[in-house]
Amino acid sequence: MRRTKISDILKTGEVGEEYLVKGWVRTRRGSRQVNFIALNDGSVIHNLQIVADVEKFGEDLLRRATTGASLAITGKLSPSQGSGQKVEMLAEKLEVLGDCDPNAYPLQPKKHSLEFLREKAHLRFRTSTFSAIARVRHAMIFAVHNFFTSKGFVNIHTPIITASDAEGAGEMFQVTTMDLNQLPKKEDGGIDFSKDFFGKATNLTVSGQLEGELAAMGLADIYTFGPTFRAENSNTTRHLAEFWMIEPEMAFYDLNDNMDLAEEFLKYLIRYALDHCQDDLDFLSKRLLEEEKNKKAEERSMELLEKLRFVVENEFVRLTYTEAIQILKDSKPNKKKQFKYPIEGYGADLQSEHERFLVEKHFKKPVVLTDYPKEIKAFYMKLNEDHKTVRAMDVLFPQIGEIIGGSQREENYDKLLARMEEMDIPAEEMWWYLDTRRFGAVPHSGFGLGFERLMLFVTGMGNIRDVIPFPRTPKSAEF
RNA sequence: UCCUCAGUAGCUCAGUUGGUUAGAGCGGCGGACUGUUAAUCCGUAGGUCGUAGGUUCAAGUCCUACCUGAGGAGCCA
Repeated sequence: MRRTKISDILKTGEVGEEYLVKGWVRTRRGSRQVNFIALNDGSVIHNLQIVADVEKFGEDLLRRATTGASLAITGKLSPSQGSGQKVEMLAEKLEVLGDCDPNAYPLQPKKHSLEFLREKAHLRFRTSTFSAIARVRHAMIFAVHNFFTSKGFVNIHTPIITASDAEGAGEMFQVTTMDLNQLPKKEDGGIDFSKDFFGKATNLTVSGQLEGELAAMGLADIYTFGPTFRAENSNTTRHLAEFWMIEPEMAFYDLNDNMDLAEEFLKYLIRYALDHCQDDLDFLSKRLLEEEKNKKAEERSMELLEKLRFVVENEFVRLTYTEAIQILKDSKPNKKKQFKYPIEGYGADLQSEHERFLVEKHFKKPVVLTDYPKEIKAFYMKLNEDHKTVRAMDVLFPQIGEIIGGSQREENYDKLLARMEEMDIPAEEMWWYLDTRRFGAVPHSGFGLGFERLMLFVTGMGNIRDVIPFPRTPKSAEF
């Protein structure tokens, strides 16, 4: 008999029919006469209740069905006599595929802390929370490709190893095959990278944007979706050293087109989750309520599904940096000196507390901030007429802050070169990037979406290390 | 990297102003129980109190350093 997934049994299984299921034991309980085994196979958040007659299988066999053990069971589907589930399986045949020593197995049929499970990341796929997150994550990956495919975008694999250290997006991980104990030296004492694998110093990418721009200058609409590496010593709930980023880049888009796409994209993804991940989101919502039940009412977040619907149904607020500064300057917390960093006026970089005030207190919805002072933004952003601001946009979400950062790009060769010189970006090394501004340059725009930050929002989880299977953070690269 | 907090049984935590043999719940194991739902009831085993120093007659408790984890800040996605 072929194995049937529990998700299919719960969806289309027929009472009275016989099925073969395989999975892992979550709990076993029962009396001398009958045992109840909650079996989960990862296909869905729900368990299938297996009813096993003790006399039929013998205590010795059933005793092996401990939490974590894997089983194959053949049996008839039957309406459940108990109240926790509609159907259950009356076991006819029961085979233990893999035993699981209860004294050694770390997962117990009880609540574990997320910190504990993070240390058991090799086993946490077997928990309800992490299997739900993994399924939602997959749905979001699929939805990303779906969205862009439907719009005629072409997915581009940009390089993971890069020789460019001019992207300016943060500290980089070095890539080398040289023996670190015996580094080849140049005459001046510096390291001779010409002896290295690529004949020059190389790093892991911090962004696929620059290569993405090259592709957009021929294919018009492209996107990347790949791993991204930042060697920053960041220890927060929203930073990873290795994360996944989606970077669309569009020819002929100005900043407004860019914002429209970003908003449509985020809403599409969240609606996709609502439409396709109902069971998992229901579970994650309950998990969040449970976690926050000891918090004060004003510190609790909005119920998960309500929050997701709210974002889908409301327009994002769009305003310029200058307008935001004015709002912050006149705000109560600023006047009452409640900000740790008071807003004096134009030019200040916005701190987390300011972004949170705008999003969570003032507008109470996602905010898109545009036209930042050029001094606090990257070299490639298009300079405005005022020569003070650039056509940048940051999409700010409640709780997680910046979920998207993007801009219209500077397509004017002379202006771009001038900005690079001002910001000490080595233009010679970037000849290929500058070439796009020499040959048929067009206005274009793009943005980067941190995939795990999206996952934080959609799942309601509080720590980015819990929405990626194997998080890499400073001092932590286990598994 | 900076600031704050934490590290006691497999897990979650309690441990009073430093004072005798370190506790609970859950989990494990053994038993009871005619269908359970994180089952229930009875019993039982299990701890170099993060590591290394120091103060003291006496340290889980005080001090110092380090390690690990968490939260916040910065960097950003």
